[in-house]
Amino acid sequence: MLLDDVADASARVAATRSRLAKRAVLVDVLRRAAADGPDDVAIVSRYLGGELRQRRTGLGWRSLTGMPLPADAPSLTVGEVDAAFAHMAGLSGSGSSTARLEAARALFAAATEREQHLLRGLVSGELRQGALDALLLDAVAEAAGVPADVVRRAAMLAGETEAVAVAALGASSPSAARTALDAFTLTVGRPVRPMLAQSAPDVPTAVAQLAGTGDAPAVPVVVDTKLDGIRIQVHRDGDEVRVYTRSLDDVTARVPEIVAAVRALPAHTLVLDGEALALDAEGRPRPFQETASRSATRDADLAASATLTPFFFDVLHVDGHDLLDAPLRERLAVLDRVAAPHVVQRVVTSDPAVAAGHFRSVVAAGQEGVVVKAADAPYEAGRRGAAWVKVKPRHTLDLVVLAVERGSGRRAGTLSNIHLGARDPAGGFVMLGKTFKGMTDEMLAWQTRRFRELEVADDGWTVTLRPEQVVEIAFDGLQRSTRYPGGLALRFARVLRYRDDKSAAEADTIDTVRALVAPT
DNA sequence: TTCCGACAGTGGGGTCGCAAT
DNA sequence: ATTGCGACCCCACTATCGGAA
Repeated sequence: MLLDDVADASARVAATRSRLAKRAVLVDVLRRAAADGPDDVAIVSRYLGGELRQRRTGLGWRSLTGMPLPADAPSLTVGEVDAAFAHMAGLSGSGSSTARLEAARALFAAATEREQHLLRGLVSGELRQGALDALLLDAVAEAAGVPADVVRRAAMLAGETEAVAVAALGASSPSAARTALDAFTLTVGRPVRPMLAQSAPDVPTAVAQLAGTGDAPAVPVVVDTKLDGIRIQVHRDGDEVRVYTRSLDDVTARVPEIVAAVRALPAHTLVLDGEALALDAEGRPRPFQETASRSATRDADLAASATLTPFFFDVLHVDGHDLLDAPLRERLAVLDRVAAPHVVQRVVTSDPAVAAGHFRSVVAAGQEGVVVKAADAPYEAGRRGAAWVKVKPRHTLDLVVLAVERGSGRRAGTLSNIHLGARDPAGGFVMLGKTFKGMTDEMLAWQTRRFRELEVADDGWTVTLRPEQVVEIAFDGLQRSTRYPGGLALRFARVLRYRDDKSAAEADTIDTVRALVAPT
């Protein structure tokens, strides 16, 4: 199949907002790829889902500036394109950047304008066609003539879409496709997509939001402690242990202490879901930045400077028994039996006051919050279902908008991303970060007008403002920063509302912000 | 007919490793 | 030694479509 066929399909997908129409386009091109064989299905399904097959190519958005002019006529096959990226991904060592850029230039020179557009989207990870993995799975289902939930479940258990698309579209009939898809089962050593949580502002709301608890009053819910670390999925088969991140990256080699901890558990085969984080001598959590540093490094000396401790909150398999479809309360009974020293603290209660009390006590202990879970829910791999709802404390500040950046994509033409400053009692403002979150379209339109009134300079990307507009900001906490002059940055800042009832002179001060930093 | 679940998009700060400067 | 880039940890929130109710 030609890359041009994929580029054409992507453009047509982007051109409509109807998901059904997008799906129809995807179905058509998937069927044509299937006629060209499984290799083309593998590549085309990846590209339609917005990804390259190579996880890391060494190319990014920046590298793609200054590519050659497009070719007049299409000639590239998807197989040639995949081979070109595989070559680039394999380059390493001195001179590799130059060689990689050369290879990219050769590829782009052979690509037409719409093919170049597709390639840029794939390399940058921003295809912006309004369809990614989920819609692609629907299209695979329709193209293969099987129910969408069968394809979805296969993809969740496979931890990826490509192999599922190849299996479904390589089958000679819908019933053969179904058989091929049913062969994707939980396999020890192959990661599944992790179950995700919705969020709620407080514990009572979270309980009310919970699905699967029925409408009877006083149904017990599970209230798990939410730890501020990195998500881990650990597979054990005898002495063989593998550790995967939330995006299913294999990080086994970086976390020997987790491997050792799981090897010591009383089970032969295991699949566990949990969180790993750095603790201090008293067992209190260290700041997330330390956990991130420890888990990202491959340097042995750096790794020795801190230890990650695993805590598990779910078990998907133990000694030949799959537990995905078992209710949470049964999975937890098994978890407590096989992972006792490394289980997340929880309470199970039907009393909202007890649930709220647990939230307060874990936050006081320095933890991130809680996850409220329906006790009868299965493990829904890959879903952000209403069976798990997280609750974290929220802080707010009244800050001043110092500048604003132009938006892109659907925010093109608006002033979007605002720079946030706290008042300095000595004069001026101290920038603490930026945010684009929490804005409605109406707010975007309003602020685009408002900030033009306050404009003092415009470099074509960032508009500098007179510091007059006050905005109420919610955030999760403060972190150390080398980027900002106050040495502090807001974590997960989002706009709650603009405050026209306050002047900049009444905004919160940097001293107030510093007082929020927990003593270490 | 209205409601709501799921999805895609729009970016945020920080960390590391690596190659180029 | 420093800098810039790419990759990947953590992530909140809104708009939209289309099936469910």
